Amino acid sequence: MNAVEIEEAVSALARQPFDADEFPYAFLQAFGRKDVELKRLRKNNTSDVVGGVLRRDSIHIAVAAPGEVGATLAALRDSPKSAANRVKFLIATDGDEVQAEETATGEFRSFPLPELDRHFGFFLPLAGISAVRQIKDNPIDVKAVGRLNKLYLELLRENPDWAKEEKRPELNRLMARLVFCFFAEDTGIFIGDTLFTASIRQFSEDRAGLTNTDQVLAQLFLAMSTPTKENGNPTSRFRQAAGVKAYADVFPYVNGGLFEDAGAVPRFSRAARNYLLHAGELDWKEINPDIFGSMIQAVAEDDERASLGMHYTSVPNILKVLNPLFLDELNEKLGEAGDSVRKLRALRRRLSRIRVFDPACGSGNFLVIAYRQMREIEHEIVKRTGDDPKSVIPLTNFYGIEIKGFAAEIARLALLIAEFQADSRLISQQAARSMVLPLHKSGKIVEGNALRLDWLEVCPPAAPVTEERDLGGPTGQLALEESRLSDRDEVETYICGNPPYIWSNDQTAAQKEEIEISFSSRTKGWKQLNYVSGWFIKAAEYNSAHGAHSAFVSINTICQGQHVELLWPSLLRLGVHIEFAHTSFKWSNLSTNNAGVTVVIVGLSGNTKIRARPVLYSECENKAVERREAENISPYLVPGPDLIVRKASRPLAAVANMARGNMPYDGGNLLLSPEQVTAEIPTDRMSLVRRIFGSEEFIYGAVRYCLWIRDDVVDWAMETPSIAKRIGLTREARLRSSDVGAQALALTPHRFREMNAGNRLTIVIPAVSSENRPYLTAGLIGASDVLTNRNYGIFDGELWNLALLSSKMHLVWIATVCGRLEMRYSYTNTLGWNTFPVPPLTTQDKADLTRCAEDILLAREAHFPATIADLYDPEAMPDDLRRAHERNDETLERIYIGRRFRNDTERLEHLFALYTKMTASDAGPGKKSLSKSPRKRKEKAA
DNA sequence: TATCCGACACTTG
DNA sequence: CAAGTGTCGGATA
Repeated sequence: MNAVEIEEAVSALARQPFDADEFPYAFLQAFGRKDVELKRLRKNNTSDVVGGVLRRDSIHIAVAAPGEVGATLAALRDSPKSAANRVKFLIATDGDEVQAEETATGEFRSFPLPELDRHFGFFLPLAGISAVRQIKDNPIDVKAVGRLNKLYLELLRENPDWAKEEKRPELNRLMARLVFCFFAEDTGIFIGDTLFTASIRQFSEDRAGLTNTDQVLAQLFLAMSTPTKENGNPTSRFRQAAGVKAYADVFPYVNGGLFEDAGAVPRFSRAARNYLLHAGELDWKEINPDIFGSMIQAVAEDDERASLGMHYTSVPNILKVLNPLFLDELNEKLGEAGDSVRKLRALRRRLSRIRVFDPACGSGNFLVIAYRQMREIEHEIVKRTGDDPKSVIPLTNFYGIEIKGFAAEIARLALLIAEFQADSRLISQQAARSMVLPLHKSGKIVEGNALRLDWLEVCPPAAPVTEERDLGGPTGQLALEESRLSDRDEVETYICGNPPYIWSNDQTAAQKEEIEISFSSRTKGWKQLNYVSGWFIKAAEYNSAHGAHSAFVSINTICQGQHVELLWPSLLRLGVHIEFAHTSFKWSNLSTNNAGVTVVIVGLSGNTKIRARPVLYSECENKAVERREAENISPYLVPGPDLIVRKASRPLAAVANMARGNMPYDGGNLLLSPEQVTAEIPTDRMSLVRRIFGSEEFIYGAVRYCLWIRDDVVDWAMETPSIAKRIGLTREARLRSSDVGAQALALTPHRFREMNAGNRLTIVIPAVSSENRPYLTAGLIGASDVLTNRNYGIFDGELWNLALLSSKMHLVWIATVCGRLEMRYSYTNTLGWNTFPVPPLTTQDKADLTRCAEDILLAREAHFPATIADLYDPEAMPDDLRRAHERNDETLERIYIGRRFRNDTERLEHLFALYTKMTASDAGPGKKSLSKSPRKRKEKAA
């Protein structure tokens, strides 16, 4: 269930007559609990409070005797079961009053039961939806979206032709107009606080199958788009000429794009009329343009409607982008200005020349928040100077590109609402009302594809500040200073946003083409770039040519692994550099059970440096944000030079070769469980079966087998029907695949895609493994065991290689240069092992390291049958194993620098320096590309 | 031939 | 049901 559906269910519950026995279950049902679950709960209710119902991890709710609500809540709070079951909410009610408490925060609410719907936001975590403050306090946005959603769907049902592409813009425009009208009547923009809704109620007919609501709306819109006077004509005549009826004539002239032309209105069924009136009954004054906007935009998208606004990005997350990008600096300047009227006015002028441009703006979240924050700063200036409070920050300084028409429409509207709300809060209601009509220009939101549009056309560089408003206002002094300085002042542009992330395999042909246009002349590997890269390169171009600054939220892989090599040289070549960054953190939206995605924030400068020192933000364990200044931030988002580690097909250092395990590509037919082995494989064919290790088998000790059939024994294998059957099924599975490579593999259905295996011993390292373990967990498998593609292997290599893999040095390197799956380490041979800088090792070094590796293995052995996961549990790593690793690190680090490194920063610094040295001696002078240079390995048999 | 990736995708307390 | 942590297949070089 989404928030809108829950709101409806809760509202219905609040209106129902109170049923003491049923209420707890009805309450849970309203928050999306399924019938089966409720049935189970009725049977096994573990509550120890009279009239109580307890659901683990969620709620302890009890119906109280009349007047005993407070006492019952106390009983719930005191119940040991509440804590033991980690309940999130305590609720008590007697049918008249409700008292509720959120256990984590201690937040308490008390209200009459019929008002339950006003507080439903408070309980949203029960449904797995993490509500933001505004929704908790006043769920107006959810209610409004719910009602408009109903209306939208009903209009589409009644007017199927409006669902067509060419009609959608008109429907979108209509919805935006309605929202504005609701807002206008509740904020006094229209005289009379129900003027709009009341007019529709009064002048449209309410008869089944026949309403003239569309005509009435058309009349009202006609009035709003027709001036009340022009060229001195008396009001009534000009509107009369347009055919405005008397009942519509009381509406003011609104226009401003939103009402530019009268526009068509679809037919309203009786239900649609009711939904319209129902929506009008809400108090739209309190609407949050950012929250409302991002929720409402889902109604126009067929595939997103089910989630209705669960993608709302909270203000703190948006500020993680906007604050370091420019707001922090403005606030700093505000502090420095103190009471100096001259400085304050200069800062205010600067505010009027700041442009914010979001080339993936959606419903305008980033723009709305930026606008609001800038108005706050301006307000503070006005308070100190006593100047005209009328804002000099024009909405026309806010630029956006949005591909979805409805969202673009909502973005323009959201900015208008944000402006009105800022005016009424920071100046006065009256001033806000007097300034708002006719609507002036809103943000310049262009509907289109950001990667196809020319950003210079959307947001032209150094555009003269053109305003409908006089910047200085009527107060003379400011206006005077204004004109004196204006031609010297420069326009500042800040590009921001959260563009879409799509990895190369999921891009459409059109999207691929867009990446091609931007990158094919810059990078060979453009086909592998994430779609978000397009925004980075366009921003970098804009920044570099026009001195703008940009900051985007992005999937974190943009700063990891192969992407660094694919993307960053193109960016750095444009002369931009990282001005600030936020290292990986989980991006959260309203739905908590949707794990979301791990992101970074990257702020790029223009080709000139304004910040003395770049700033690196990172989230600590307690969610607090740590701020570090650095000389430079590298594309890996670590302090350090702009060094890029390139894929290498062979090791740079004199270490063993590493290859990937074997991909089954079998539809599950070459793999066998132990039971299948006993059931299907005759004893005389057991030589065809080997134990196979994926990451999970290696880390958790699971047992899996496979058919491992070399070409020379195929015929012998095929003699066994059960084996022949499996090979046949593998062949079919491969033929079914759309992949050409897989089709080719169908010719050798007895084989894995690769057949890499060791003869004596195989050193294993899992491809993906948890970031919580203190070391990478490399190890050994038996001589006849094989690997899946989820492991890398060093086949028949020397044991000291295992010592390298098990070291802190290697972990630090992998953590920095390899890719990640969310936060997991994603190990690869080309990026992690082959590039790992190791100094030349003497025979003695190798002997010492071999000993260290053996000690680690022995320490593990001592805890048999503990799995790798048990042994490397960060909480419970055995001391002897920890000591063996310590000795290994000690030995290796002495080889590097003759002592232990002080910390990981020093380790990384040294590794990067060594990498630079090793690659420099390898490539010829002037040659920068190292990835392909075949490096001769000198395995000295010293 | 050999990958590196996932607005992920599963299992599990 | 959210925390924990690695499957699997393939388009691409």
